[in-house]
Amino acid sequence: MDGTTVQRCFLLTHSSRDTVNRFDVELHAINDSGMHVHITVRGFRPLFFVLRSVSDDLTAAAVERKALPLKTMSGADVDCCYFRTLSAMRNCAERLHNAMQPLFESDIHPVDRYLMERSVNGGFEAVGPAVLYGKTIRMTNPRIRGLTVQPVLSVLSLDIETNVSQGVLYSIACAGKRRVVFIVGKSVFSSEAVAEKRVTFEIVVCRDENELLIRFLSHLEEEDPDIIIGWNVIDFDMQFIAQRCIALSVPFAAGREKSIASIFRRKMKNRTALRIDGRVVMDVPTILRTYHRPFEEYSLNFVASELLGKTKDITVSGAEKIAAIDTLYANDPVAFCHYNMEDCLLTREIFDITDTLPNAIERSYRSGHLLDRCGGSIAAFDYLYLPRLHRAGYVAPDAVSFSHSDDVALPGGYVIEPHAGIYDNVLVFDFRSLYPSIIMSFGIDPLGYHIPSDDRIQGPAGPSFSRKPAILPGIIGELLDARIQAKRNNNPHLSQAIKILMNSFYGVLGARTCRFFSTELASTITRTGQYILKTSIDFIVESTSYPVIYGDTDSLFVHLGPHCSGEPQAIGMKIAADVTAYLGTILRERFNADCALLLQFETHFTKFLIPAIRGTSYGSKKHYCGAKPRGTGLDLFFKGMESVRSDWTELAKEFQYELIRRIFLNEPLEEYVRNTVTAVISGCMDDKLVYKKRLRKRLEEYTQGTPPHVAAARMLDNPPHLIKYCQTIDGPQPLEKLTSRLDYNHYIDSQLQPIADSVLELTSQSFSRIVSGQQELFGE
DNA sequence: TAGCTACGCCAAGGAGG
DNA sequence: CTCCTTGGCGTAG
Repeated sequence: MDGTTVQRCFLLTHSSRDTVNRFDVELHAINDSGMHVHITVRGFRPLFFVLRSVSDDLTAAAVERKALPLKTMSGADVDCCYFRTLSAMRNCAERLHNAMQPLFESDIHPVDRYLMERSVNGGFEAVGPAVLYGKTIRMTNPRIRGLTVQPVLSVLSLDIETNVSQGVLYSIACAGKRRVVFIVGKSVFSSEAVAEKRVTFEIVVCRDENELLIRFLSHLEEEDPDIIIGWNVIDFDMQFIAQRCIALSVPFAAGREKSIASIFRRKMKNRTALRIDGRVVMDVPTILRTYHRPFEEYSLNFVASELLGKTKDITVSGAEKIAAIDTLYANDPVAFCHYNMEDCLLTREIFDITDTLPNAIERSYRSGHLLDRCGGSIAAFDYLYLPRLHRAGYVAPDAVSFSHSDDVALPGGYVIEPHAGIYDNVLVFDFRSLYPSIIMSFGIDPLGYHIPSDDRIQGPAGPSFSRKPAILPGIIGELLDARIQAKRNNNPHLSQAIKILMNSFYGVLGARTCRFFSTELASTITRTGQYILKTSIDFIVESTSYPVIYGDTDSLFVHLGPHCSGEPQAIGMKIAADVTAYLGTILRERFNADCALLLQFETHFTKFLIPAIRGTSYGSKKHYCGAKPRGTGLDLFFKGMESVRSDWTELAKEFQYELIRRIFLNEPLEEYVRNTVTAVISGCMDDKLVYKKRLRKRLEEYTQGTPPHVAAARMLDNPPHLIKYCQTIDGPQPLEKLTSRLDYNHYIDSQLQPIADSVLELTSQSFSRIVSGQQELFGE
């Protein structure tokens, strides 16, 4: 290959080594013909400091270069931000430190910054001399530019089964181009048994664990996946494999070019971090938790049944599951292999059906993170903001979280005090990306806040912001445009990625660990939001005479009443347009600001209900139910109420749904309530009486009292993250060790009665009156 | 490999009757 | 025994 070869690449992983005198970076990427590209860059660390802010050209960075004149955001001159030698940098760091000045980019990893600048606009292009090593191109002295390209990535799904008590691997299942189960210590695979089970994968029987690991690793090398996925694949599968590799002195060579995977415990959270050169490891439940709609449980079984309507062969959990696996391994190894492969395939199906990979690629393009990075809002903000700040000639401060005490309260969104009741014809409105559009409209910006200037926007919340240079409003403007474009191009993944990114900006400015944290900036955004919402309410009430019955942060609920004149849809469209226009005028006249706010007409509920706070007649904030007609019945949409809470029993949820459905349709309630009580007492609802609640701390950290789910968890040897328990006459008991009789009175008093009363309150009925006369049923 | 606040409910446990 | 505060969880936005 000659020096003009152009590779279009998508970044997979990078690794870097810092030593005293040298700084090496390796980029692992996939080009658009699916070929693995390995780019090695070696140099002195200061070179990278020069490179980042000034040049797009890696090799050119080594040549003559002039420093940008830089100031800190508060205006102080900074005299040495570029360094030719390491000692010069150290000197400078020390002087800045002593002078209490922030150090230029001191806590941003140079590689991250470099990669960010290249990946914001998608992928990158590597140009330079290249040598082919087998399937790998190694580029030396590459030049790299940003580029938009989306190559095909190969995915391998991985799952292991272990004997937990002995801490050994039973088997490793891999589903990629080939489907293989490596199983140890079993040689009873008669061809009849295999044929009978209609095996659609290969079974490799290994003599011992040692052989199993080696054959698995060589399979991995042969398969050469770009991405490895699994269910808890890092915390469980990879960590376990790593342990066995250490125990048996097998190098854990899972990376490209046989590089050794490194695995370590993360400091703060009790989680495992993993790096495999040239590959990305994506844990499917972690990604679903972070970026998709939430699930009540993150067990493979639960999510598979929700998304795919499928369940695994073994559906029990905890000790029973382990016992079932052990039995299967001992008695029916072919079925055991089936079971293991099924985990791989279900995981892969979930990965595909949720569009996890396209989502991750779009996210990565926009946030500057690698494909497998979840969260990281502060880092993503840095990636977007810092380069622009430097180009403007300014230097950001370090994060100094210790100087911000936790007790300084930041205001949040405004929530209207609602009246409990049942309403006809309610229109729902919300502001499109309220906080981002506030930032844009009022020029809210860390730099614009700090630097002095005469041309400023003074918003309703107090602080003023220089119109230029202002960076954040510009970033949001670009993202809003990109999102509109993405929608036009039918790219929901990109649109979603941009939305998440934009919405994280407010949170970042309010995060004490962020270098741009500022109570003034964060509270300006929320207080302006409150102003916008209240101004809009006043306008609607005055200009339409329809009451605004509820609203939360960026939403408004307008009550038309049973006999509204005109089409609700048309009224909704008009109100949305009128409010948007009105705000445009207000912002221009009062603040001399360009309005980016947009009120959208969201939906029309024919029926709407706001429940009362328990034991009162006040309306409950963040709790409501709206209904739309469907066929002869109604579709109900619950927010915040027990029906949508995972810690209420199925009994309570169904009960609430049915009660409200009947209220909306003017159907009688009494008999249904009485029948439900009777059914509970008769025992035929027992399978709907299970509570589910998560342990959010380690079991021993519950020192202040013992909540029921903790009491239940303490009865188990190895309690799962999600505790399922029932209330019995002997107190809470976990599902796994349910021995006592269920306490039906508890369920009637704590699950049925409160739900019934918060609704019946609205119709002047009460649970106890309806079920009185049934007292004898309540036991002695 | 560190986004935010507002809100409601249950059960436990302490204060006081 | 009742009344009240707090811890814990899940939720809306």
